[in-house]
Amino acid sequence: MTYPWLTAPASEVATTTAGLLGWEITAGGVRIRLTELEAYSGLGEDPASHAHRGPTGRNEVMFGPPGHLYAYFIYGAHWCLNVVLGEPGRAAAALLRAGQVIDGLDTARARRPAARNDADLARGPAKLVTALGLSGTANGTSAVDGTGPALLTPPSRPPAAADIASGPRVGVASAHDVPWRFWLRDDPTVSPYRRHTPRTRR
DNA sequence: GATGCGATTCACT
DNA sequence: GTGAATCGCATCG
Repeated sequence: MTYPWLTAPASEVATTTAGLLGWEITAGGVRIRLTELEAYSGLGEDPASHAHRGPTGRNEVMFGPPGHLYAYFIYGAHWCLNVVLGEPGRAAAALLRAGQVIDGLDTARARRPAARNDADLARGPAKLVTALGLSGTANGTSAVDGTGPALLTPPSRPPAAADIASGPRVGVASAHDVPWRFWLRDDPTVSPYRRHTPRTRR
């Protein structure tokens, strides 16, 4: 299976990321339509990216072939998922921030007992991963050839250009001026914007 | 080898 | 609105 965005260069990660809005990801019996994504680059280009300082054991997948999944563990409690973009050797990825559950609703509800309503099932990066039943075992697997636990598929109806909004990324400690967050305007499953909040105490 | 904090979420006030 | 939970990695010694 091949898609145009698989061959897009890493330098166009923002455009490529926006183009993934409305795509659907299926895993663990749940299908989710992506409504919110963020672009991340690497190697001196993007201080907010895990790949900014070069390859490490954790982020090496970002430097690998596009279409694979980069899963990382954050705050000692949550998994977040990226789709790797751009040519191998360059770090680029799209963070899956939120989506709308369109299939396997009962399964998703069972995995997300804290969700108050269906719009909250995947409204946030770690929530989305939980709803799909994924975790770190998905790291490094392909999301486009069916060999991994998750599969990305094209939108049944691509979103209109006028419905795509962009702005600063959520929760990042730097690069507040880079509008690399993309979401579908007025969609209830898009997570609320939050500035990075420095931790107090300990 | 030790320390500090992060691309977050949830429970509680 | 605020604070806790909790693991791995980057950084420093």
